[in-house]
Amino acid sequence: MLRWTLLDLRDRAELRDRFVPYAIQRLPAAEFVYRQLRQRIASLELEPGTPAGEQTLAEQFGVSRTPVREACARLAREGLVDIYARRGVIVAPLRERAVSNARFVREALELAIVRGAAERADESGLFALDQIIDEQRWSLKRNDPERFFEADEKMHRHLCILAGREEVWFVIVDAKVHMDRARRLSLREQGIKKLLADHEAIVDAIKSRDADRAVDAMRQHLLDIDLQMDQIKARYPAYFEAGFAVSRKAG
Amino acid sequence: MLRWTLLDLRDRAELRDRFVPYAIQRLPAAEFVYRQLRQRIASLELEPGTPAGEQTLAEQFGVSRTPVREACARLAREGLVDIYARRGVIVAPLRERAVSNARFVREALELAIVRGAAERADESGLFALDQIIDEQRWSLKRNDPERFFEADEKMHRHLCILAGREEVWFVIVDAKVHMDRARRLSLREQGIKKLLADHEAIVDAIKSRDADRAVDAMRQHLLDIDLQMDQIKARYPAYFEAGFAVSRKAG
DNA sequence: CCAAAAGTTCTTGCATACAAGAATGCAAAT
DNA sequence: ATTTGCATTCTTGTATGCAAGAACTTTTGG
Repeated sequence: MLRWTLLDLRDRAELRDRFVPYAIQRLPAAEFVYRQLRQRIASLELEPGTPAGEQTLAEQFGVSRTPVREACARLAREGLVDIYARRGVIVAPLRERAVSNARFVREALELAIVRGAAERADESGLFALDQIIDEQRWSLKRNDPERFFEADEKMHRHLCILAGREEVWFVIVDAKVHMDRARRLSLREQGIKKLLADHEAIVDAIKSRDADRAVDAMRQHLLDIDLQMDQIKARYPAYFEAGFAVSRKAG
Repeated sequence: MLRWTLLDLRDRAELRDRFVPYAIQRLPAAEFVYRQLRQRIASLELEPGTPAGEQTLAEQFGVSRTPVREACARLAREGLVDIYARRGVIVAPLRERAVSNARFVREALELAIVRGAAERADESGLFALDQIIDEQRWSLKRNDPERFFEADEKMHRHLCILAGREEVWFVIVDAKVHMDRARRLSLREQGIKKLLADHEAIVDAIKSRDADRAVDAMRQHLLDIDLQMDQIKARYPAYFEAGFAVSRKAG
């Protein structure tokens, strides 16, 4: 019997923990750099407007420019960084249009997903869903937003699994990033209590096998970010398009 | 006034015609190679199982391995090629699961799009839609499937524009590829007459501002490929997963 | 004759080197 | 003083060279 090793980057990397030096786990350098940058951008650890040339990044990560370049090209295609001639790679500002499009895509996909989940979920899957909600309650109690965000991701991903469409999660993730940054800002204002309540409503509907109610709850949940946008934009104008001054040597 | 040139690969490349030597238009080599390969794979010009190493491709395109590598990495992430150790880049077989997922994603997105189009389209947009349908009728009369496929893309893209969600088209495109190959095979069996009729039904509903009917028509249209899958798979088993023999020197 | 192990080779993954292009700053002219 | 042209320099885009790993082949031992 002949067999070959399939080098599918996504699956391979998906199995590994984050934040582990790639040399140990043999996570390809390009993938590692991509994930690091993406995570830092999504979490606003790297603020919009932050400049970073490929050479600089390569030195920071201790790799050559080749994998860095690959990572930056991906991020540029996703709209997370802008690449300007002679200025290098710059963390993209929040764009209202991109956030809105992301919400549109997520809504279309996740409404279909949540319907599928309500109709098809099995008992063990529902149990796991409860565990995830518990984790979120715990995060709220401990006031640990990062942990909450992780559990949030876990929940939405689990819904895909329940609907029998696990792979669709990757499409949602691609769209999600642009919303995530806005969400971090929103969080600073309204806290996570509302989000947890939304989640509980969704899960409750799914457990009742009430697909229509689950869909409504999900729609409500995703709509929230749109309602908050004006407030966020007014409060953090510097994070938005053209809101930050272009650094220029005084002359 | 300070201005910089934004090197957004997607937008930049989107503006340019295909099949023009990149050296003339300055389309980056990596992007050019990616588009060429993607187009050839989607159209089944490159059949599943076709082997192609990075070095070989580099020589064929007359560029170095670096841009080829970038293109192959993208294609691998999209599931259009598999990369095996010591065997190189191989055009991926059709995977029933991938086709099904693509249909799921497209359905979710395009139902939302077509609803938006029916609700929001302006008169000039509807006129353009009619023109596209005419082009499809013409392609049917001339029995020109390639031209029909182009007009098909144009129509679905135009629906995104009518709905005020042009950028969502790129998400649909990413999902679409996996369906396209199956569709080519389906086309060999049933021709394009049915597809045109579907399109006419969709457009008619939109022009009548009947969102619900437009959604139903679109759902019917996208469902078609799922119904055809069994037939296609039975007729072209060699194109599907594990259906093609792994080439091996006789020994 | 079969099985296992070691050597061979081919392919990808990364590092380094080179080339081209665009914004910047300065200078000069109007 | 403002504008225009040119030289500079910093950045990305591509090419090439090197190393590691896995499948294939051969050899060796039973």
